[in-house]
Amino acid sequence: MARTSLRDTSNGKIFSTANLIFGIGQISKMTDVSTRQLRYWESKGYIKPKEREDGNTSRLYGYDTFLKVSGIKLMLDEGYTLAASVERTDALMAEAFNIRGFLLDAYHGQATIDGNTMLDLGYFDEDHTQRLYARRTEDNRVHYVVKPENGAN
DNA sequence: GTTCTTACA
DNA sequence: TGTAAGGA
Repeated sequence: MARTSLRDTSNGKIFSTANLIFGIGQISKMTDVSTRQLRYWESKGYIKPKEREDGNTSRLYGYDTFLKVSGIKLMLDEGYTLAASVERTDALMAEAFNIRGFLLDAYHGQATIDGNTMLDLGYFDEDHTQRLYARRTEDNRVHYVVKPENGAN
C-alpha cells in the first residue's frame, strides 16, 4: 500500500473539492455578489455554471467558481472595472495554481535538521549527492540548507 | 422558499 | 444593476 502523498490532494483524492457544489443563492451569500450580477457575469462569459445532465435548469457552481467570484468581488471593491477585475483574478488564480503544482512536485517530505523541522526539497545537484532543505524562520524568512545525501557531513 | 427569464427604471 | 412579474 503506497503512502498517501501531497500529490493526492490535487488529483481528486483527499482534500478534494470536487463535491463542493453551490447554488446561485449560496455563492451570492458567500461572496456578497448579487444573483443578478452572477447571471450578468455569466452572460459576459466570465463565469460558467457546471454542466448538468438532469433536466434541472438551476445553476450549480464548483469551488473554483467560488474562488473566482470572490477574487472578482475583491478587485471590484478596490475600484477596478469588472473587465479588469476578471483579468487580474484570472492571472492571480493561474499563479496560485502554478505555485501549488510546483510545491507539490518540489516537496519530498519533512526532515529534522539541527533540531529544526525542514521541508525536504529533493536532490540539489544533478549527481544526486546533496539534498536541499528549507524552513521558514520565526519572522517568516526562508532559510535553506544543503546536506550530503548520505547524511555524513 | 428558491431560481429562471424577460423587461423596465 | 436593482426590482418586479409570472412560471416552474
